[in-house]
Amino acid sequence: MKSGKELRNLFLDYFKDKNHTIVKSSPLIPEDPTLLFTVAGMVQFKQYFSGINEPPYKRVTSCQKCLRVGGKASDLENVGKTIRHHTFFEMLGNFSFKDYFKEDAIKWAWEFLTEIIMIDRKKIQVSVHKSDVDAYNIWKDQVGLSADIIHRLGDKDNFWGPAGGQGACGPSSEIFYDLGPKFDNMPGNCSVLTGCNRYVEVWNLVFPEFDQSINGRRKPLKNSGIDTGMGLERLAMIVQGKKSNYETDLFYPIIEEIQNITGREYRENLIEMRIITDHIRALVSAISESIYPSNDGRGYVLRRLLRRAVRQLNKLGWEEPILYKLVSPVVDILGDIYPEIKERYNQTSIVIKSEEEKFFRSLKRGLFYYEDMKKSVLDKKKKVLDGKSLFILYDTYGFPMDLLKVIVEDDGLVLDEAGFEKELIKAKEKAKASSKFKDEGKYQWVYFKKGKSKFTGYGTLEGMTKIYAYRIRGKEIDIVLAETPFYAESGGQVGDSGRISGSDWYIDVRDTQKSPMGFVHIGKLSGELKNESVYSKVDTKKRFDIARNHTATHLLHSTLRKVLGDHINQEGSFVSDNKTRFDFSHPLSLSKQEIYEVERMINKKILENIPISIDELPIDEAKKTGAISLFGEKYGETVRIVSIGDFSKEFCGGTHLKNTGEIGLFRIINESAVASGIRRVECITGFHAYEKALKDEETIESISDILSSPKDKIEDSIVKLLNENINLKNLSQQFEDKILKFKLPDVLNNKGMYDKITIIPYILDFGDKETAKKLMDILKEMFKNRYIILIGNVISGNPYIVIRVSNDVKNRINAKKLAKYVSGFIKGGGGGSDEMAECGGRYVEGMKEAFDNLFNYIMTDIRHKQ
RNA sequence: GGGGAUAUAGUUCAGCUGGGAGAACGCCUGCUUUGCAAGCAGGAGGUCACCGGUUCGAGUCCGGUUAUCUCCA
Repeated sequence: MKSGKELRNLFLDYFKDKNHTIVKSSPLIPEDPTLLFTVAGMVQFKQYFSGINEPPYKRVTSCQKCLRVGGKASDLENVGKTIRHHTFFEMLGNFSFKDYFKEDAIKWAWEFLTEIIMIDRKKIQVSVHKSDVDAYNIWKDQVGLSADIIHRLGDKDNFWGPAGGQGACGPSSEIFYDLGPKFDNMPGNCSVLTGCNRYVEVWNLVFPEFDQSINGRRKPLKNSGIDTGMGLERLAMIVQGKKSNYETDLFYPIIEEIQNITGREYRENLIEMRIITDHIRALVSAISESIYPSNDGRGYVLRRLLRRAVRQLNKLGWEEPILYKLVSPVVDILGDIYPEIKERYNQTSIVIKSEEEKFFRSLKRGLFYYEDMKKSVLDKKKKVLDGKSLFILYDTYGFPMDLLKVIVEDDGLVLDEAGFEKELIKAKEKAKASSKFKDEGKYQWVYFKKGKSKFTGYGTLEGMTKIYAYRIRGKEIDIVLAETPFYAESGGQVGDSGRISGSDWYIDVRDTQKSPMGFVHIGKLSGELKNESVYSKVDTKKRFDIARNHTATHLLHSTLRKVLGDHINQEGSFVSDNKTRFDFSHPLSLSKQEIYEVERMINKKILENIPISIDELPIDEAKKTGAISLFGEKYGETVRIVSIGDFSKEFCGGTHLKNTGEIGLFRIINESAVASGIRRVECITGFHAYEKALKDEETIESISDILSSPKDKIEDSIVKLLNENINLKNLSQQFEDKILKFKLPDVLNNKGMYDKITIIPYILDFGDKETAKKLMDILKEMFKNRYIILIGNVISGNPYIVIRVSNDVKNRINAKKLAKYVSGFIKGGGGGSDEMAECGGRYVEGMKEAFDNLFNYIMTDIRHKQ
């Protein structure tokens, strides 16, 4: 029986024999901005079909990692329910650019299936597009299939693409395999035409002929050719004679591990285990490419996958992180062909485990809020948890509805599911209404000449050239030149700025980005653009600041490896003119000592003024030098190796200095965590580092001035000052207490009585609000009940009065009411509770006036006992 | 890209319609007991994320910024 691994190799070798070049799988994140993930083998070749770039080969074959989740091409909802849908799968394909066409594609597909892997030809049926006479005839006349198994279908079934809504598309021909009657899930109506389970679509041969623009219009494709895709998992199911993809050797080891860990049986928990198995493959593949779970974009898709998987484990009785234990079998299955999966094994496990922990935390929090809701429902003697509350739990706290349902029903309550749905739909519509996905494609390019621009900026920073194309995008302009010294953002290095000038117009370029057409300069146009020779010049100060940071980043990478160990892997970097950010895998935060050590070593290398050499080598040779390369970066046939003496050697397309001495000074300004197991350091160099040192110096200078203490003594001075401050505070408290005690007779002298209620108005002449409150507390303790106390004070020039009425008086006249009354005199406002109130205003003299009138007011306004 | 939520002591969180910044755990000191997550007493610890506004007065209300959580594209 052929293993998945063997099938991959047989396929690639077969097409290699047919003069195809084997191309490595491209990363799951495509260069194409219209796609969330790589969803098919042809994604990395799209540019060759549309003719934006010349294909380096006429025919290629690949085994491509694909992820179909989130976005338009999502199979997520089907996973687990069917025997053959996955979020992550591998697609085998052969491709032709302006080379062979339908005839060879069909004949080879047939030959591969029936003669190489020996599938029973009687079980094969095919479909073609109803307009595609050529394909029909090839199947019928050249392959020799009988007409009743060549189905002619419409656009829905046999027209493919374009991936991402624009680009190459065309009619297709699909090859189906008959699994036999026991897979029949549509008795009496089972055929290829009805989409019956029994006939599994194995291989789709696409004949790209059209180029579709974003508005749906189709032009003939510049480079028509062949684009085929066959799911490796489905092929394995057929060849290995299994009942589902999940029972092939591409999945089953994972299921076995789930059985081991959970002690549950696969056959009793089919759906749950299938979902877990599918999702863990997707998670491991994506995380190995440094796509981490997060709360938006691609990361969010991963988070959702992980949570779904954990939910299934939950159903199997697990309430602690165990998903990460399934990384190991995935590595066994996929690690050989995708080496990054093997290399990142540990890191992937750490990421999954910590993400699982996060989810459990989130669940706990959700439960906490649910308990509140439950209580309020029960308090009202009701049984229904309303839709709005449910939606809050789901939308705001991320609590999974299916789980909530179980819990709620256990508590004997009922869920208002219809209400929940209503809220959900409302929210979706709201999101859709304000989504602005339509902008792309709105602005049309104007072409002067077609072609891909050439980068000249390693050696030169200015030059004369021609314009290829431009487009006006609102207030900004995008422009592509024949040659450009501007570096476009890539490898973490930001794009160059500068100016492109014509005879009587110019563009201030603020950024440069890569695109399939070449480097796009983004900026503001002054004057009117003409089709003429232009002079382009890079902002050299910015360029050199960037180079300082980029070269420093390479020093940093090597130094981290030397100081912390070889496990350091670059997880991402950002190099701009004013700082550089470097993310790397490391389990712990860096200690102060480690940071100093790194900083010192780098500055030492700067002072050694090491020359930087750059070599261009063919990729195979470059690999032998042992230089560090990054996964996910696409390296061409030749690569640049940037070496700093023998201290650092990296694949890098960025711009660098000539000698390390030009960095000047290197400082680490921040160290933090990005995700668990991943640290980030931020650094500055050159003048930025100098200016920071200067600023720090000025701060210290100024502190030293303020303290009138020499710089080397300021710590002592501050500690002394703080201690003194504490002592003074205590002392002042003591004095306050003493003075208040001393004043007490005077205060009591002011008191009056009405209906056996002691009324004490008093205006303090020192202290603050707290002092007034303190005096009030003393009096309160003294009288216990039957009192009305008003203490006034002047707080930074404004009157303030605190009022307290004893519990047994507050029903007759309350503090709030008194506050309202006195605040009228002081031109302010006031309020509080019945027992205690405060007020403030702007007219200090008003306090005395208020207190003078107080007795009369109380006598008339107090409610008398009946 | 849009919606919702959160930000208060070392940690987890209270703080109602604006009016004295709190609890639990942890930490420190002392005592008691030497019994496994011990008891008692006392204490330290806060720029209530940041900026602005309303107000006599803002942790609380309004606007903005940042960070985190979450749902949807």
